[in-house]
Amino acid sequence: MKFDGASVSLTYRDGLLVNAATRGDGTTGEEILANAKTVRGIPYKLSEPLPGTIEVRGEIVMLRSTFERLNLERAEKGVQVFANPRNAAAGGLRQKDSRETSKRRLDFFPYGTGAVDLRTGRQISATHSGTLARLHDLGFPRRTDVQICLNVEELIAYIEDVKTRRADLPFGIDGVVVKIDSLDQQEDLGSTSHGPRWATAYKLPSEQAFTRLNKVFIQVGRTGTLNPVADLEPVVVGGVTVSRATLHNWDEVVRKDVREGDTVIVQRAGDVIPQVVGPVLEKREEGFTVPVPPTHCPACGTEAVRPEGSPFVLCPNRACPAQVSMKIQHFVGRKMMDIDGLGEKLI
DNA sequence: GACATGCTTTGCACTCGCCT
DNA sequence: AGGCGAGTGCAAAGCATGTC
Repeated sequence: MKFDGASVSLTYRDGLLVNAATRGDGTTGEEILANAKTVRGIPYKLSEPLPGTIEVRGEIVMLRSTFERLNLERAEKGVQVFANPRNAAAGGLRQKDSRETSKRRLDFFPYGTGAVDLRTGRQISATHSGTLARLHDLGFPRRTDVQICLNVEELIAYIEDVKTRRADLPFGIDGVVVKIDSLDQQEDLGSTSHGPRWATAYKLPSEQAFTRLNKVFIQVGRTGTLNPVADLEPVVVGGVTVSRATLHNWDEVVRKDVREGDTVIVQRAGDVIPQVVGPVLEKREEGFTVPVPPTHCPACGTEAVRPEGSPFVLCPNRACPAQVSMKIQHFVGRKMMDIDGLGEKLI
């Protein structure tokens, strides 16, 4: 099962926990060692002093029962309640004071190993299922939700079973991860830039809600694209309030056939990104406005252009204040602090 | 000191155009 | 056809800063 929580990476050296980090984009993340030590299921010391280093990856989650109990306590204290367990867990990990993290009563479930440099061998097991079993021996929680499927039929049956049990599980999940069990075969298959070829996620259907599309407004991207964004009547979907969703480009607007005033179906793709699925045509009334691509940039007033065959409408003004602002936000926000290059990129 | 506001960090989806 | 990388975007929580 694919837990709905925060991914973390734990590094053990000679059996002792020496580093813990959020996963970030895969290469960077926040260092959270002190907080990780307060999480149930993360042993400070492995049951065997494995020589060398081993990276254990897993998910930190807040159980539904914990989430409900904490929110009751917070409501009684008059403190703002958490929106959902996932964000409560992620926020808990970023606490400056690890005593606050410990109060969140978070749980850790391992899903595999990363970099392994054991002087005794290359990996702790030749299979994924063996790795999880070995991690349990070393002091991590047992993954009782994992199942080995010998063929596609068994896999489909397992997914159907998970679907029926989803609401009764003690933790939130957003799908099922299907992995090749043999680590040798995993290595043979390798990875693409988007992820490994030996694993894929089967996403369970996202929770959907109905709301009104008030307006389609234009947002100026950092490259000058004038993007349509849906301004929605705020609606709670999957524990968060959604009020905006990108419509990507003007071909998408046409494809989805949405109009200002429509009642639309909204979901959170991957339980994260707000997405307009489409309009409820039965509720459409005459006079609802069809969004049209902008003729001028809403930020600087320059005449907009649409390259032949492109779904994007562009503001050609490189000095457009909205573009400059977005560029600065992007480069600073993503920590691309190459100041020399920044000037060039901004021109 | 309390509260409001805005920024930062995080995780992830999706589309498009180019490349192999 | 599928891989790849760039570009774009959203919400929540934490935290820093400003205001009263």
